[in-house]
Amino acid sequence: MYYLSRMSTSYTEENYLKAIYKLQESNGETVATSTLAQVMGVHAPSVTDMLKRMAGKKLISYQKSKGFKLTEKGKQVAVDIIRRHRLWEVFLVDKLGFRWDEVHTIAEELEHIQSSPLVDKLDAYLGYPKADPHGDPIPDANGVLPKSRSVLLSSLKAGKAGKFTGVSDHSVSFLNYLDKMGISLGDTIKIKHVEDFDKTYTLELKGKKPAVVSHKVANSLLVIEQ
Amino acid sequence: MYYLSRMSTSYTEENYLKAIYKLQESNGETVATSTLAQVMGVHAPSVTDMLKRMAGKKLISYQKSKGFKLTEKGKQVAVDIIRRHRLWEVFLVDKLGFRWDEVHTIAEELEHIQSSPLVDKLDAYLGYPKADPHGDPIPDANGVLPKSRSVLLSSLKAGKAGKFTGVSDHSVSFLNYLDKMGISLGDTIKIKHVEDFDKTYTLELKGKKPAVVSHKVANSLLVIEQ
DNA sequence: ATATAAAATTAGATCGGTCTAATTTATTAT
DNA sequence: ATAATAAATTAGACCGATCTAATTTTATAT
Repeated sequence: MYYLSRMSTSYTEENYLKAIYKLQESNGETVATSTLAQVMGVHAPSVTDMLKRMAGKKLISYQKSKGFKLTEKGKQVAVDIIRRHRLWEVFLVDKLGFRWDEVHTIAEELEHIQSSPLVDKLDAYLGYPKADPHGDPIPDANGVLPKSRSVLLSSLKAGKAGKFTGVSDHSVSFLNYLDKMGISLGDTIKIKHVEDFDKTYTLELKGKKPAVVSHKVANSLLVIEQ
Repeated sequence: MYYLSRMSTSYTEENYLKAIYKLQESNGETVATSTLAQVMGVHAPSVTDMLKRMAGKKLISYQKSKGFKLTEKGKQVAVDIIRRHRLWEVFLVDKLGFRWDEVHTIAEELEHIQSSPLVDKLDAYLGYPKADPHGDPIPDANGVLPKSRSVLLSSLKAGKAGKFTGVSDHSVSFLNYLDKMGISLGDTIKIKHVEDFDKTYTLELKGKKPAVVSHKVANSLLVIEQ
């Protein structure tokens, strides 16, 4: 009789896994040491060390000087942490009354609490939410992440409209800007005009007066065309 | 212009502080290295090392080979952690539906989440509870711990009655035993008889049939005489 | 009051996670 | 195709938290 070494992941490993997962999602399959070092806020040799440890735990597959990617096991852990992060964000906003720009750092800590029953009960308590307060989809208990049908507002032609379902820029300053402009998740946004000269967008928001925003903003809003 | 070095406490330090606080509460003012080593589940030299670090941060006052105790600052941190621990326990039981015997280990992790607004909002959300699910009092936001008027059931004479307000034994097995016996927080318990021979207690529980329990049990129940 | 036992501390090592400096490997430009 | 540049790794060190083994300090018993 033997154990299939449980060997649970450390706080730090979990943060690496999450970062690698997000990099793989956006920048293609394999990730570079330097990129990861940058997003983790550490120096390259620290990453190399950590990669070796994680490769030993079969969380990533790693070929010296050739980049690396998550194994299935690593992906599972990463998705689970993302699930917890987003569920806690919902809790902080819906139940405790935090604003959507305040919850990220607190959830960064809460996501590491080790207890499956806790996560499952939290999920149920929140009513099995499909998305976090920024519109990011929440993986289900089996690690299945519903794929989003939303696109960047900037990809829509003038005259088209979409329902605002999420942001691609999660910075506090951008979230505050949206609050100030009165643009909220769920709003229907119609593109009245795109200025050819500087790509400025004039938007129509139902029941609000038209807003003029930069291309950068239109490029940070996720919508479902309607 | 200079900073008053913020130097926040580590996860491990917080656990030491909590343990020292509890030892000081029950075993008088100064604590011994060996005692602390035992409750922390580490060996004595580890404690000595940690004491030096914490003394450097002015969290404890420490005289080599003479025992040690918390400074005011150390006491503040300890009480704050106890506050968080107990608030999270209330959340886990009242909101998520955990049983009172399941919440301790999860709260041991949650108590270290660093965010005062989080704790304050949680407190408000829970309705400013005065006690955790085991009847332990919750310090308020200023670190004031309401002193309890409760006594051990075993200190009451036969014929007297008390309201069951807390336990002095927090073990899962004892909590399960109470569940099995149908003894719950808030119950009024009357001592019908104390057997001289073996100190067995016969208890009357309102609306339930009499229960016979050992002295050990009577010595683990906290009541307010009425 | 001194020997013995118990408690506490020091010395030296390990582990995870990080660093800097030096070196090796891979990529790019001419 | 080779030199120059960029990226990655190795080597060696540090810090916090722990360990074991050895030593010192304090308490206890006769």
